[in-house]
Amino acid sequence: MSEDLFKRLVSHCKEYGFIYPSSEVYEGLNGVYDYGPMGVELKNNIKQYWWKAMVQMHDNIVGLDSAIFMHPKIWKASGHVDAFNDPLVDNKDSKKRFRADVLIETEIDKLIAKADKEVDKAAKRFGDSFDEKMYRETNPRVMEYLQKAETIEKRLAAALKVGDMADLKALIEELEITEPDTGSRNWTEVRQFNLMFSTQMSNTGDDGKLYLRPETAQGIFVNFLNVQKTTRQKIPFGIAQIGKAFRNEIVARQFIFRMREFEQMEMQYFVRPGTEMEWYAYWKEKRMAWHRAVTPAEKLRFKDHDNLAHYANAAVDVQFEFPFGFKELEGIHSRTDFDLSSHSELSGKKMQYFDPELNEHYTPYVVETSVGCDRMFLTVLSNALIDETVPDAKGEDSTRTVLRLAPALAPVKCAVLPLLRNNEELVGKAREIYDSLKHYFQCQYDEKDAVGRRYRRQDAIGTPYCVTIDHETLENGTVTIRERDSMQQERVEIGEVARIVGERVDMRKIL
RNA sequence: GCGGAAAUAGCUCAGUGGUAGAGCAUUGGCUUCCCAAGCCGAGGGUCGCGAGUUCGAGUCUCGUUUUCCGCUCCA
Repeated sequence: MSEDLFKRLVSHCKEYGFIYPSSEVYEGLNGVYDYGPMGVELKNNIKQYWWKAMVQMHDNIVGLDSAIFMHPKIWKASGHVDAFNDPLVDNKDSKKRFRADVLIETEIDKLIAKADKEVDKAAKRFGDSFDEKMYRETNPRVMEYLQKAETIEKRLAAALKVGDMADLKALIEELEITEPDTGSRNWTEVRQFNLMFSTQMSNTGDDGKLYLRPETAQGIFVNFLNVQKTTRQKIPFGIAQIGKAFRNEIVARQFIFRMREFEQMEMQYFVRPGTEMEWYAYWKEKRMAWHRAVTPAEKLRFKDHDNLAHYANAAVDVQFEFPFGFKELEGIHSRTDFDLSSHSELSGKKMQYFDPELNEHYTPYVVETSVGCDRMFLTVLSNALIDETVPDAKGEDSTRTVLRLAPALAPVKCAVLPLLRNNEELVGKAREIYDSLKHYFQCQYDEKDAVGRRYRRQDAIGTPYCVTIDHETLENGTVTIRERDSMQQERVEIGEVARIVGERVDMRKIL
């Protein structure tokens, strides 16, 4: 059922102008998508919802739009140059893929475990008189295990440092590493995967190698002092940014869930060291509330990270139940002072804050919230798309496809429909109302086909309100407003429409 | 990247070697009709791309690209 829903969603997106595959006339481009006319409206509304919730609603959070191109040393300092490189190897028999370094490390761990076992056995044998340190340094078998482990470890580190994939393969062969499940030793060559895209700034030769940013966060960190000083912020304060990031994923799949070019909505919150866990808890709650305002609570959950990234001392994902299962939608990370310290070290510039209350300098700790904009888009759409059964004109069952978007997020807020197309008075009045309403919000005018069909068309793109101009309008200056979800109509004065619809589609409803 | 499946009109799909189809959508008109699919017309596809087999390929074979599923990866 979910898989069907997912297929429905993808074709609905294409059919109604939300999302198209990139470069479709050239057979497409793997893992890249374009947002169509409806898609860009919805996406902009999502961004606005986030921006208002973060920047407008917090005195101490300010915005930033840093460049995609950044000094290459930034990615050295952030750890991306080292950590975003994975040596991978496939097992030809089991068809499974492994990280070569992890396989070798597992082998090292086994050797150390063997040594420990020897020590344990000896400890039992000798009882109280056992001198573990002495035993470890003299017992030939223990020494052999440990020495071998150390040799491999050194060779692994050296190979990783210079990117010697052939030696990693050689190690796997020499150690006779087997595939854990099948015992197969039939490995492919080890290949290097760099998750960062690179380009060059100089237009001659290959000097000036640059990376396309794999996350927006670093633009915030390197501007930390600029922003703090020019906006007179006091800790704690935050910097928010929405922007594109690029990752050369090994596999980019599941529609817009994992793309090679994607958009992040990130906020870095700078706090006094030692208070980061309080703020981490604060933002966990705050961000979950933001999601719950537009997404049913039962489809959202927290998932703590089992393995923390190199920069973090606590990390949790907000997961959403996508049609293909619970997956990460937002990450909330306590990043410590890793980034600021690292930039400070590599750049030689102090990146500290003087705290007037404590009367001392320190490098702030950072709590990060990072939502995938495209994932939020997918979340919103998967929640909204519904096929429901409603009575038709004869009172019989018919189905309608409706996007039950939060009105504030809907691409089109209001459609203006003359009841009949071939009545000049109705059409003229409808045009007049449309021309007035379009100053307030995104509107559509439609006169083609029966009005019922036009309602359904608007339902399919999630338009929350349809204003219909009928014969009564010409008599007393009232129109009907038809609500998308209930399909109920109310009759109001023409002059009231902008106010009534405006109030209902206002972002304040979900903030 | 490996394995499996798929690719025909904007969407969903039919078409088993002999002149490319349907429904919906789009568009022009009729219908005066407040919750889609009433009537008459129109437009739109070198069947993902490239080779091969064949008198002849949407259909068979190979390659390739893209998509979905599994493995893997995911800051």
